[in-house]
Amino acid sequence: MDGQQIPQPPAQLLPPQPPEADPYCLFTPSTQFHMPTDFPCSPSHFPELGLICTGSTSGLIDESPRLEENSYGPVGQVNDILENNFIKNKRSKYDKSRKSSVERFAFQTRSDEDILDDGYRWRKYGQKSVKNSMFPRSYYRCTHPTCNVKKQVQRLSKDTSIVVTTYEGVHNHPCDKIMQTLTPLLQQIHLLTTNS
DNA sequence: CGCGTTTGACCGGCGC
DNA sequence: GCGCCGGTCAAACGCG
Repeated sequence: MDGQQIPQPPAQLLPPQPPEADPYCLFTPSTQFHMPTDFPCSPSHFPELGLICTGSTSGLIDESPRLEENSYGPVGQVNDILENNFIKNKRSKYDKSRKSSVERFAFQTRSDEDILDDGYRWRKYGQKSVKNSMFPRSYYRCTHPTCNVKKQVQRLSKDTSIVVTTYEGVHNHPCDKIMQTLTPLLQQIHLLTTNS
């Protein structure tokens, strides 16, 4: 690995710390780190980012058995928290989104930065102020030509230090940042193998 | 000039 | 049917 640097965390991100107990917060210590480790844009691929509170419910928003245990879909739960529907104890209006076959999951991070570097390149295509939220919701699309993964980013009103990121879809290409690191290495390997 | 952001307009779904 | 709301579009703009 001479001369090759693994991506380092942005200096402004806070060091890991335990999530606060919150009856309306999805991300209790017991649910931490339940996100799918194979999810291509999961922050578990970037532990060096120093994300905290990265625990998340996760999975397909369709009829997966795990979600049947809960009448609220994971992304719906996050949206309900964002819109205070959870506190009103009413059935989530996002339940119907479970019909969608698009894989989605959400997680929250404690950070001063709204945009966390997850290794992929994103283009912002919209920003909306949303009901019951002090902060606007931003909409991003992956810039890769054949990839239509989207993400939404919104800061929590009830804890302004927390940013909620919702991913929709699965990347069909390698992570840009990883490829930046790997490509020179692969070229070196190619040279070595062709010269020997 | 290419790429990304901003922002108002537009559209569709949903509740009343 | 109407209004509200979230999501997307696209033109204008900024920046390197």
